[in-house]
Amino acid sequence: MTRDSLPSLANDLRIACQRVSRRVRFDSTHELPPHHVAALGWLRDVTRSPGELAALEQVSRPSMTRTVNCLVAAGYVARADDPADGRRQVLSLTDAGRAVLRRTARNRDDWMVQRLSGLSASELALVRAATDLLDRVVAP
Amino acid sequence: MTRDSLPSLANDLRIACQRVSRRVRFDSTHELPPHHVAALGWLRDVTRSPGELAALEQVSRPSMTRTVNCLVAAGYVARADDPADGRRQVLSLTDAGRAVLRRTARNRDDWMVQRLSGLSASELALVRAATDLLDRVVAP
DNA sequence: TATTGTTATACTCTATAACTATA
DNA sequence: TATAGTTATAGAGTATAACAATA
Repeated sequence: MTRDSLPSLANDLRIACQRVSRRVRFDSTHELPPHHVAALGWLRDVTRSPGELAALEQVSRPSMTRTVNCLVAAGYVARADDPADGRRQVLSLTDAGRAVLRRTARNRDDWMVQRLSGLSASELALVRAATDLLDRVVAP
Repeated sequence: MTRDSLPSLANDLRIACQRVSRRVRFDSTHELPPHHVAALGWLRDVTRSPGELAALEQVSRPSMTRTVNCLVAAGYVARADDPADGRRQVLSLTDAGRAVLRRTARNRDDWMVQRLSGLSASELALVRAATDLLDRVVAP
């Protein structure tokens, strides 16, 4: 592994990761469209405003308004006025939202578990180490 | 690494891969929309019909017709009748298509190269091995 | 005057159904 | 009759511009 092969490694790694993402997306449930899942994910641990979600997902505020409307209508997200700032809204996950998020994650992982189950113990250890490393490398 | 931790590994690996995909998508150029790049990618080494591309990308044939029309109009893809089957078309990359694909890949990988450059030689070797393994695991 | 969120409007990508040409 | 590709049409997601309410 030399410095020179960095671009090649970067390319291969990107393709492998995109392939995983793609397959996971295709094979998981169609209960919710991907961008709805993404928006819900940002609300897993904290409350956020629609504007914050738009920034995090890098979409326009009108687009996020539409997405949030769907999620509120579906009962996955609760919307409240911010007592500290009359312009702002505070979005939070409902129990139903938490449940659908859990369901989606589980279905997504089923496919991956199936794929990984064919590996040997040493291969699994390798993937484990690489995953941790990758996590550190791409951390924001 | 025990069997029991497989679901946890699957989850972590999925998240890491999705994070990479996400960052790459945001940071890459907007010269071509993602699904155009994807379609071009399937033509990198072989010729294929529109129907094959639709199946590979898991979109409807009419959608792929539209995409192919754009790529042909842009000069990235050449379209010819299949001499062996009058219903079929044969699509292939043009030089311009190959160039735009190369350009896109380079821009996408810049970010990744930068991130990976902070790793040690042994860490890079680990990522290399895991990438190859992942490729095999997720292969269609 | 700046910011948060919404409404109005248009464009792109997608799908299903119906059509044409070929096998 | 079945298949490859197109056309017609509609639905969903996105963006920009203009607006309302609040800071």
